Amino acid sequence: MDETTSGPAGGIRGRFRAQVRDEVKRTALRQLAEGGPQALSVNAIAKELGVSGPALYRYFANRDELLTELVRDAYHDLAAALRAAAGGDLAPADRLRAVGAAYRDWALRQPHRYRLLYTAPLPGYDTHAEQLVRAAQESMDVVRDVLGDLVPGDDPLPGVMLWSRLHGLVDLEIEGNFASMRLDPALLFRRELDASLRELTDAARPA
Amino acid sequence: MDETTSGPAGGIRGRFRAQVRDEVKRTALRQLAEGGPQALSVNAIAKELGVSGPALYRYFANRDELLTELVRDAYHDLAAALRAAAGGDLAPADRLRAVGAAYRDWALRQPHRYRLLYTAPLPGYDTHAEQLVRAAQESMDVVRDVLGDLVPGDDPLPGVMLWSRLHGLVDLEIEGNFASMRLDPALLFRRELDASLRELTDAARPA
DNA sequence: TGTACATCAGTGAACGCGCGTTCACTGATGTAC
DNA sequence: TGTACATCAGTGAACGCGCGTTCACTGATGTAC
Repeated sequence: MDETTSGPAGGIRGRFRAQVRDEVKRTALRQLAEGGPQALSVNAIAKELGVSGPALYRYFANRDELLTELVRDAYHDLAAALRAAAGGDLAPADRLRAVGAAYRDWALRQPHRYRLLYTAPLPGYDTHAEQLVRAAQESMDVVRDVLGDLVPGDDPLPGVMLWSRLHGLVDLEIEGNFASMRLDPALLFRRELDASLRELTDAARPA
Repeated sequence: MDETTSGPAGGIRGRFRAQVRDEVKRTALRQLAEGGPQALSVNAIAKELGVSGPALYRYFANRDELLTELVRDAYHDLAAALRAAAGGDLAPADRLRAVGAAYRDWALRQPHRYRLLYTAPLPGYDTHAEQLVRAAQESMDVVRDVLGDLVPGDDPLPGVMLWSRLHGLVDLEIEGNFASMRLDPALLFRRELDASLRELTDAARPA
């Protein structure tokens, strides 16, 4: 059907295709990391790969398809990081702390990817296509699961509110707002996690 | 000294200059509102004003200066909105609620300006120049003052954490993340304000 | 094992567009005598 | 009140750049007989 995206899946050529696609994505990410949010340029990527611009159209239908893949990959990667952090043999509260820390670490290590998830990268690009919303849900599910051990019932709101708090802190930290105010982001993050945990456990057993 | 920015302050020509500068800024904001974050284009603004591109260089030294003015204006405008909300004759808790609501309202009414404040608008543009940090502090001061009536001491952290929580919610709402998850942003915001208030007053008088 | 063929990666030229910014210049307009 | 002059708004051409994308084409490479 779609010759640019599928092509021969197996075989020598198929493996080659997959390899090049990967290389393109890695280069794109590096350029995003260095050049800011709107540094995603087909031609610039091709240049760095030592190849003419149009060559990349063998591997991606257009720029938006490449961007969508980057976003989807980032969502999956974040979810995997959170799952890994939640996987240890920990008490529920500590597990939540671990997930929170993993969330922040992931974002700090690659702010350009975090921005890819939560900030509209290009004019006219739809960050909320179904497949992306589904990918985003993955991370929320991890948070929901961990919270399930702390709070009875299945109210989705505590999970969303915790997520929103983490996002607020991480976003402000990434954009340098705490630095310009001479505040310690790590301290803020720790305090916020403590406060949220206290709030959740207090609500769980109303004295 | 700087001919493009100052020029004759008073007199007929001075007034004319100020008027045009204002018109340019209004047009820039409208285009930002319609065209997304990176729709700030000197040429596009000139076109809409029925004037050639270079004409605008009589009024702004370059694009970055225009952008800086927009950011500074936005900071001041937000701070004014918060001050207005805090000005009424209210109990401290209600005053904080009013300020929180004003913060959200301001952002929802003009998301493009909110993004101007908290999201790097252009590659290479420094959002944390001294004058902008100072302008940003204005809003923080309002929050700090209102919190001063609720919490004893002058720990800056409660203010920052509250701000971060509001920002998290507002940012996610603006970018459409709650909509795509079918969540009610207003409800989330109310709950978060309530939770924060409870936390603050509990900390104030430790049982 | 060798040959013919279909497939596919990559090229270079081109299109049309928009960008920020400079420059030399024209014409109007406020101002000083 | 009238005239000369300095000031300044705005123009159009130009520079150099980068962008996404198309198109016709070349050459290599895997594959089928």
